[in-house]
Amino acid sequence: MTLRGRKKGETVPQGVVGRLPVYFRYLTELELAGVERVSSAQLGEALDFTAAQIRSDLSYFGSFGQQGYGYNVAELLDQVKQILGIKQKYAMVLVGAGNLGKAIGSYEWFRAEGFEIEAIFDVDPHLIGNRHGGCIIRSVDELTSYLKEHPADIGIIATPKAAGQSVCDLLVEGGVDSIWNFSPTHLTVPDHVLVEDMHLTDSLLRLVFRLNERRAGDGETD
Amino acid sequence: MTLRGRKKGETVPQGVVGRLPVYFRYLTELELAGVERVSSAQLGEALDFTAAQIRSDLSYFGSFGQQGYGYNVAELLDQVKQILGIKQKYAMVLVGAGNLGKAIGSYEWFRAEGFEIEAIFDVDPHLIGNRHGGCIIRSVDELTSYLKEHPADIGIIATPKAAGQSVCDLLVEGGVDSIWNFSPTHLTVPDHVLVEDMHLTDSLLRLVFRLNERRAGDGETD
DNA sequence: TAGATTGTTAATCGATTAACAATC
DNA sequence: TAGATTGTTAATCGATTAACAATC
Repeated sequence: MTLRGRKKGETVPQGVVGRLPVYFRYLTELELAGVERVSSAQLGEALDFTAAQIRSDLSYFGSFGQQGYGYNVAELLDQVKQILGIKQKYAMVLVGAGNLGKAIGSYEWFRAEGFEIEAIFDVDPHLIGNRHGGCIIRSVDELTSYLKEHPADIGIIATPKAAGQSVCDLLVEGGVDSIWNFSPTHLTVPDHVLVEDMHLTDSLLRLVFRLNERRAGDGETD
Repeated sequence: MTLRGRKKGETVPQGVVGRLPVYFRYLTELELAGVERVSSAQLGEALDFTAAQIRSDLSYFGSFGQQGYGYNVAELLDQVKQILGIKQKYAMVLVGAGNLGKAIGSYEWFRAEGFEIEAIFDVDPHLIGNRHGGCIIRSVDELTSYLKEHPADIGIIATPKAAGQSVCDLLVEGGVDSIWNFSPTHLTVPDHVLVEDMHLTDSLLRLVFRLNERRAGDGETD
């Protein structure tokens, strides 16, 4: 397996990491639809990437295609799963059982793919003790002691902005070093901790910016 | 106002657009905290960007700082709001009133910032007719006729994967040309339509990939 | 075989950064 | 004034693309 000169310890470029899940999603669709083979040109057409980019991305990890044929869908999907690390299970804890937290907690796809929410925490006494999707909602006060007994791979922060950083600190202190952050605030973490942000507001603002950019451009003659 | 050679009709680089909301969020925090001035170095430190990048980003839109002083927080925030287009109202329709749709529909920040969800649609007869956050949930069958009477700036798709594309088509047909897509599928749209994706699964998979990358790197001596 | 398509190289393109003159 | 910090340029860095030999 050629790794295109990638040395151990070198990280894969952000752009590539960003596109891998897109490939995964689409290959899953193709497999379900019973499609057997696909070319980089077809993938590119369907997903709005260039064929060269897709081949280049995949070649970071190996050679999965065949000249004159393209890629076998099932095989490539399997490889992409392997690359993403979907073939194992991940223990997650969710902090914040508001509307967004509940939506995350009831997303069936996670469980189906091996992402298991093992505990839910909140500060609201009205929520604590309630069941949600097989979990009892616990007090955030128990978070540290819980994590001592049940280490988690991923911590999900679905709290309001104000609580984001302090919850993050608790998670990190409890040994969680991958944070999935829905709280609309920038988290400060030690070097060894990963943060993946899911900022709804930022996303909407990007859309609105481009909307206005387009509207401004419409009237132009230049 | 120098626009750094930016010509009418030219679009702002994705990276810049991606960072503007981050600046907006942090400047809002600073203003609430009563901070009066801030330098690009301080912003960079707080948000994990380089100072040069922040100055470079802002200079796409004008000169908002002062040598030897930095930026006035309130003034810069005002400019960023202007740039993002937050100073006006936007009419939104939400399709999909499941857990995620409900979470989006009850997010208070939207209304506070002028993003008004004016109608909610679903296919589930059990949901249709229910109230949610001031809106009656309507049948998707009424979407087209509704949009004819009440044009919307932004369409939010919070349906399962299978319905994503067809709902998108209905929205586009109804004149909505900015789509905020939570449905885990790649949407195909005409050129004049903007799509901003909010793919939870993609985000989690990116985190997991980097988690594994780190774990693989840990054991290395090289 | 002829046609198709890969994996990879080299060229291009664009984004980030370092540095500094301008100046508050 | 002296110190600080901007806005911008030029240099660097990295990512994308076009092209093509290899080969199924």
